[in-house]
Amino acid sequence: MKKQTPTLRDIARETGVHVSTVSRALNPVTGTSITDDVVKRIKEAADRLGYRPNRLAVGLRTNRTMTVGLMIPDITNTIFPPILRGVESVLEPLGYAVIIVNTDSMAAREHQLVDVLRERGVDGIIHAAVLRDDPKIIEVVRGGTPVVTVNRRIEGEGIPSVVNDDALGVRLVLGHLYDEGHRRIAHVAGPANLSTGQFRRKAFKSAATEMGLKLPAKAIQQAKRFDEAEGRRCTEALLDSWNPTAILCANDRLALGALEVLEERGIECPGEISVTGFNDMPFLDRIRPGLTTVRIEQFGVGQESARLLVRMMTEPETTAPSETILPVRLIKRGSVAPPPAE
Amino acid sequence: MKKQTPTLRDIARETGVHVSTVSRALNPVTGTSITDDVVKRIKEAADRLGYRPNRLAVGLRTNRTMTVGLMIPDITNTIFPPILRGVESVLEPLGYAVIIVNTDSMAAREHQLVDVLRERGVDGIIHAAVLRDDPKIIEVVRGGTPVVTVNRRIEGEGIPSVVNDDALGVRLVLGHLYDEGHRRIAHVAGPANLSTGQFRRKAFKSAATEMGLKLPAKAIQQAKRFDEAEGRRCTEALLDSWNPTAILCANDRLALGALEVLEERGIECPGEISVTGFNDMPFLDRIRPGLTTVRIEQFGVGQESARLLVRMMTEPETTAPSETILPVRLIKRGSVAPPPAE
DNA sequence: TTGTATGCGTTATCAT
DNA sequence: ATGATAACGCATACAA
Repeated sequence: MKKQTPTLRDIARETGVHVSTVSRALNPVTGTSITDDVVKRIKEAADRLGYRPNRLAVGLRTNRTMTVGLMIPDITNTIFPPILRGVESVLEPLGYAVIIVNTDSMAAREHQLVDVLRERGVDGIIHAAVLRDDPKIIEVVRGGTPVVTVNRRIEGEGIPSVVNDDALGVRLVLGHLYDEGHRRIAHVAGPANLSTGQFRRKAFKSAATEMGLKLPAKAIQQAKRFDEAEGRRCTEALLDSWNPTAILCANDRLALGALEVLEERGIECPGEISVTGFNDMPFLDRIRPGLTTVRIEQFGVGQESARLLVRMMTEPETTAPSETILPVRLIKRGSVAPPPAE
Repeated sequence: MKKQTPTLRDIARETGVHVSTVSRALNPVTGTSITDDVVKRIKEAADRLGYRPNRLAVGLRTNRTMTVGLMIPDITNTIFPPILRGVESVLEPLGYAVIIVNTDSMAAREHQLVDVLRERGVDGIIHAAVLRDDPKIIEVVRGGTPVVTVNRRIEGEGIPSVVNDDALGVRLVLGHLYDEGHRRIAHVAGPANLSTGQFRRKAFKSAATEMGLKLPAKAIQQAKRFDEAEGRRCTEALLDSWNPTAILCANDRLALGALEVLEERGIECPGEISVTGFNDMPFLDRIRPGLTTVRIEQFGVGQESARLLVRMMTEPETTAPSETILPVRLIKRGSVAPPPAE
């Protein structure tokens, strides 16, 4: 009942040649040195039997598994599925399979999952959940495994990264708010242990300073996580200690939390306070008010990181670009309007 | 620079015993027949060297890869990420890795991806993208690979499935609409080639008939895909040929398409026409009007299917329940109200 | 309790 | 151009 999957041996028996001949015939590179007729017979037998190479055996022998690991914080966060599709779109046609792991942004889990990937001999890792201080992944890199970080980066280790143009994005929203007349602009910053959080905060400070905005310490509230609850907490702290006319949030989820607080307190958005996000998650156009935000190329980021990794895996001698920056766009929706007259 | 990952041989050399002894010592089952002291020395050496078993080698030898395939239509569809997390939550602690593939609901792609999974020797497959007629997967099952289908099912093949209580869900919304006073209730049905589409349509018809509702042929419009565009198309067809006071959609995305059409045509929802969905995707509570829908246990479905698959993989002799039905709940939001007085 | 030998399916190195 | 053989890392039947 349970039919065994055919192996090279089965084809060899069928065609009356040796296993190694079959192996060569089926490999496009070595197949050239085999008589055309024999190759034809072998290939014919191969698909008659429905032969599929056993990747485990290949991997064990060649030390290449054609598998890559994708580490993300949490696939239920809507910005990651498109990244995965982008990654797959380049990897799958090349014959790579992807093993996905969710770290939940916890260092301990991440370390454990790195080992899971290593046990499986992944040829490379796309890391979209890297922490700013991440000794484990540095160890992996030093061990010779190609790694590229996505969205975030580790400084000073020369690990290639594919990121969005955070600085530009912050400037775009900030400029937009300024143009609308805002002068007291607050920032709900992302977590300090993530490079995106830190980068956007820095970009905010320098751009705001350039524009000549006043920036009291209270103008920047630091979230501990990129989620709605922290967005709420920071917004409440903000409203209780300052009187901004606009809140620039480090990502959309923080902004959603901000909107909730404003609504609860009966503060009109955008009438009294404008709010902006970052990432352009799905559905932001359907909520009310639509959230003005920065669109990042999620699918593109996935593609780029995969292309980069493939290059690192297949041409280890060439040096990969240490930083690939993808463009971003400002998406204007309903959550920004001129500040109320004072 | 590139340090080799340690193998059993390295540990054997370190401890002065034979490889097979190391193998046994590290295996909890066979480890009992090894002197405690030796076991201790071996384990100590193992983690001093940072030993991790090579899963490829293990898999090749034991014919168990501790890998399962998860086939879904598209991870960017928001109902699937929670399912994945549910699956992982049971599989990962047991040492399984998950390979995810997106079929985009295309038969050709699905067939190809099934082969990808087979090449990798997955121990089982969780199939959330199965088509009603799916010879390829039936072949896999006959070949002896454990498969469970999720959300959908194949009839008559005895492939265990984990599904939501579609019939109950339809009854709940339909009953709710009825109670609110609706009598001309239309249905935007899902694709005929998916079991969920067919099931919900059947449930709609029988429940509507029981309630004594009139059901002209035009009351049911059949979508070709579960997406917003098809929701729009069907809703337009509906409005052009009938005058329903409520539209019960086979899933949320169809309902979102319906809402768009109503808004474009200046028809009030829920004032003039009520709309309902199915699945309870994220964000439905933030749009306007909030969509009344049926909540399915996405995470739970993932968990159950994984548990079921584990059982099939590890206890092939026991017969698995052919159908596991998970409960659903009606979620009332703003998109349903009594019909306008006539 | 431990060592020896073999094989999982494949590729690569030697022969022929 | 093809065959024979070893080896990848591990588990296991068999010996001792």
